[in-house]
Amino acid sequence: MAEKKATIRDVAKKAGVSVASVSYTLNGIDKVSPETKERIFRAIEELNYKPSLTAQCLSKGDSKLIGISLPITEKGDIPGMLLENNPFFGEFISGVESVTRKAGYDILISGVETNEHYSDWVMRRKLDGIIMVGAYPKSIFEEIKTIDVPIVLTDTYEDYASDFHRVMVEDEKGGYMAVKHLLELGHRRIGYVTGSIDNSLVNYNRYSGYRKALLEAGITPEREWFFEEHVTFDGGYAIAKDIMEKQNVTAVFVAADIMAIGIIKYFLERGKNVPGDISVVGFDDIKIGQYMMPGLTTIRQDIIMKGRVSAEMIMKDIGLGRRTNDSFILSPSLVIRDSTSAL
Amino acid sequence: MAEKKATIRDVAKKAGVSVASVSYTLNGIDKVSPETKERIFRAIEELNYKPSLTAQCLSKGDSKLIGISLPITEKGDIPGMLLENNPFFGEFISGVESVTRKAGYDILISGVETNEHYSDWVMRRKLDGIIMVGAYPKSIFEEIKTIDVPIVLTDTYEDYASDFHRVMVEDEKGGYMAVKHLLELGHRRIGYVTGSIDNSLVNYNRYSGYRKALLEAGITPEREWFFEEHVTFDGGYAIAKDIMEKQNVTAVFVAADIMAIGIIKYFLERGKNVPGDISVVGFDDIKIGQYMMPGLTTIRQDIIMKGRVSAEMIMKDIGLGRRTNDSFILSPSLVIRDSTSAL
DNA sequence: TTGTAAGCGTTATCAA
DNA sequence: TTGATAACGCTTACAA
Repeated sequence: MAEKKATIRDVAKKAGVSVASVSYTLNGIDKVSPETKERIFRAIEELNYKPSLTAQCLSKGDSKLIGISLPITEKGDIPGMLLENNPFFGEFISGVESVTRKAGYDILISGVETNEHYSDWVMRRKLDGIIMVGAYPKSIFEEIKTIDVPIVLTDTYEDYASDFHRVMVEDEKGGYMAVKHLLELGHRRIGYVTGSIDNSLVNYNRYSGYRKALLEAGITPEREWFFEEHVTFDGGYAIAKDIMEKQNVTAVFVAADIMAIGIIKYFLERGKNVPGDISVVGFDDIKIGQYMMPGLTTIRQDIIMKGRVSAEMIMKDIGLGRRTNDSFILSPSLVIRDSTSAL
Repeated sequence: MAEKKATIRDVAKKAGVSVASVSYTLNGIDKVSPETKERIFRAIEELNYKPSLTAQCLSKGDSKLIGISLPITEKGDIPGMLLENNPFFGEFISGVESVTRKAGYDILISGVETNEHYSDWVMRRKLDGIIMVGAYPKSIFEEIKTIDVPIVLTDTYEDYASDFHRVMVEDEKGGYMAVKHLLELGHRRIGYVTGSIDNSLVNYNRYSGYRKALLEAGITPEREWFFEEHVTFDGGYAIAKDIMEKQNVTAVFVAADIMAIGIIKYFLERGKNVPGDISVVGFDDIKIGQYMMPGLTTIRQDIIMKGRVSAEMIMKDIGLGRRTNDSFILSPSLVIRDSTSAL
């Protein structure tokens, strides 16, 4: 059935005009007379002609493709697994997509395995823009910087990030708000649960906010109040055992909702009560935080917005034809649901 | 900084050979002498040359791109929203990705807005394969069939689907197992909660299983036991009001986990107990079913596997250079957690 | 207003 | 074993 796909030349021939005229009409370049246009449109119709994006891209030197790269933290992680393990990424992508699709761009998702591999991918696909979520080794940016393509970094505090667009949330403030809330409820021994704090300034800044709030209240955070694990449900679930056994905190601020949910599950499963036995504040406000019982009290960042803004920055650069570097800082907000209560 | 990207011609010149030789060596076509190869590799290294995928695709007539299309059920839905609203899709994509990436393919996600728009997209991007999730209007397949590209349909019972690869789960059996479980727990008035049953044979088949189990137990399903709503958390949450008010079922089988979670939330929020006041069985076994309390009893389908198999079918056809049509039917299994109990 | 033809960066055919 | 060169399907000077 597969009748050979019609090309621009077929259209030109059928309409009895040159390929240039066809190209012009298709691209809205006003050089073609109405009658010719008419004929061309008819030919296009009859042949069911669709311009080849591949050819257009080769000719124009772009790709109509935006890459989103997710941080591959563990050896052996694949981007799909992140998508699977933390709803944060799906929501972010959703935000990006809502603006790129309108502009006629498709989205490609990738992890960063090795620097080599990544910049290869970007160059070979001739991506029109890339959005990087999370932190990466510095060397990757050296590599990337040499490629002439718009770049947005989200949640990247490292100083070299100032060469690129950045979108982030006030993490320190978020941490501060979370702990302030707990403090107001009368908690004093408050834990901090996080992913690696060494590799992530995001986690570190949330920690700073935590620490600041505590110090302001005249409390010195103790070493045993600090818990570090993978940023997954399972990570939270695992560390909850420690928390429960040590029994030295009455509340925890958790750097990611998905971990917070793991912690709550562990406590609930063992007959404990949340917030009765422990108050939990998360960070992110991923959707499922509202799905569960108790509803998760959390520091909300507008994830969808983060995606949208990132995409818009890329679109702006594409329009301009050069890289710029704006910053967009979102404000976090405290969403009080049911996982926290007075001591 | 952006030094002009090196092309195959630059490499050829630098190595003092023809472009053909470069292409041959790169593609492992054994026509080139070791010494020439040596020189070519050195030149590639020095110029940091990366072949352009766009050019390769134009020349070879493919794209190294696999499209995944999600069902746009509501007017105004965008694929991103689906990703956001039902984790099922994210998990499925994760499965697909794990096999395609190894084969050097990237994934493009799309919705199907209009038939026109969709086939345009497929043709213009020259996708090497497409995986369609869920049900679509018949006309789309007429359209798609004329494009010469491998296609996998997941969860499509419609008879025209037999022209394509299919992967599905035994939905009727799943429904049967769910209700059987409830019956064994002593429930008799058992509801069925579902998305549209008219547009989805999946939902219909799950209903058949429901009905069959009931009839076998000598029970005739009543009209008021049937609840239809959007397949989202909010849909479940909304319909739960009806269920609670009517009070004529002691248990429900819900055609999708995400809805089941909405129902449970509604009950719990109003001081009811699950499974005490109502037993709930879902379908899918999305991850978050285990995150919540009570853990969701559900009919498990291996979503990741579904994605993997779909991808493998596409890869097979690509290898063969033609469309074939296999079927892969997964078996569902009952996962008993804590949302069901004896009456 | 229309047409010709030279790219864009590969692959692959055909000679040499 | 190598090298020209014509595709692939489009855009866009440049000419007419």
